[in-house]
Amino acid sequence: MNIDGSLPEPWGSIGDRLRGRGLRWTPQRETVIAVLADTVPGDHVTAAELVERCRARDGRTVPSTVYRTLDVLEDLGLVRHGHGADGREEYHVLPAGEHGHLHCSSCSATWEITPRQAEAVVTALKGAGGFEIDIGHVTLVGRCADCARDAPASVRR
Amino acid sequence: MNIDGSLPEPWGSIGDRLRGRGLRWTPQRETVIAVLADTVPGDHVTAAELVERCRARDGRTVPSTVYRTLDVLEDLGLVRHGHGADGREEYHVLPAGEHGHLHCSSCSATWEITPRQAEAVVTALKGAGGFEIDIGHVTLVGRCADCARDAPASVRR
DNA sequence: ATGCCTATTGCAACGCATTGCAATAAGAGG
DNA sequence: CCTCTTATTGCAATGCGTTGCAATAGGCAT
Repeated sequence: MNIDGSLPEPWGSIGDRLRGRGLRWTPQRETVIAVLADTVPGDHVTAAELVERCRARDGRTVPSTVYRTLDVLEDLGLVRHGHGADGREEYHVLPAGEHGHLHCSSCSATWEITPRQAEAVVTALKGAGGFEIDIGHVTLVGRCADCARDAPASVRR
Repeated sequence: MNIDGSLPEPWGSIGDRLRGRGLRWTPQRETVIAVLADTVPGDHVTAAELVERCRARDGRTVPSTVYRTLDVLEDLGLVRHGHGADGREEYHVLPAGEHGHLHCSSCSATWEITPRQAEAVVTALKGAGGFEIDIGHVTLVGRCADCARDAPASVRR
């Protein structure tokens, strides 16, 4: 937050953007925005984690309000939700560019997808039927190069 | 099921396979197997749907037992679980080959991934870092060729 | 400052999925 | 057929996420 107590953009102007759409600026939404403004841009957090952080700022925070606020912010393009390897929700704050994840079901590690990998996958699907994948929406599961080398043919989940 | 009341393979021999591993053949598992044997091989069903079908056969069926049985069957390779576009669990019965799904967030349709698309994605990731994707584990979300043509640049979720 | 319209909230209930634990029952061995 | 080991079950509780509804409260217009 800035020295005068205001939030850095784009968070500071959200009140106006909401009102401009006939929506409202409420204390509950202010709490969610404050939490989001505290996260590293491009970072990702689970929905449950965001609820928890809101409760830390305001003990009266109720989950459904947070989830609904996140929906609204998603419409404004300020966050994007996706699903982790286990299907749970996670939010990308201020998403920029192709941002996604790979999860190795063998060693349980998760990585960011590199621009090169994203490009490769997007192009592959685009070329084979024209599907435009939103690579950030789901975590791609499989085995990393290391694990694949160690146990080439075993069955996994 | 066969005319003598037995189940077609591989379902009929599951009791033996379980016992061979030191596991047990129980009435509850029999119910789950009967339900699975009734589904089209290669088909996919949500976990909740399977629980429901089990309840139809045996009203005393309890969810946790079904989920645990599915875990065991997954170890045997008879089913594979994945996550739909909304993150919910879905099971592929008797999975064969690369089997996955694409979901269009614009028109909400879902398709099977074609062998050609699967091949393209697998190869793309393999080539860009060596990651071996399990393409059946998650439903890939994005926009189908038709929707992409209609609204090329809009923001979606 | 007041009133009105309706977006938003809080609550309660529901659905899906998982987990710990004590009681039950497979099934192998004698 | 009986015993013993322990895999499995059922239950209850927990966590995540969504939804319907009545009450509340933004905020625009007067």
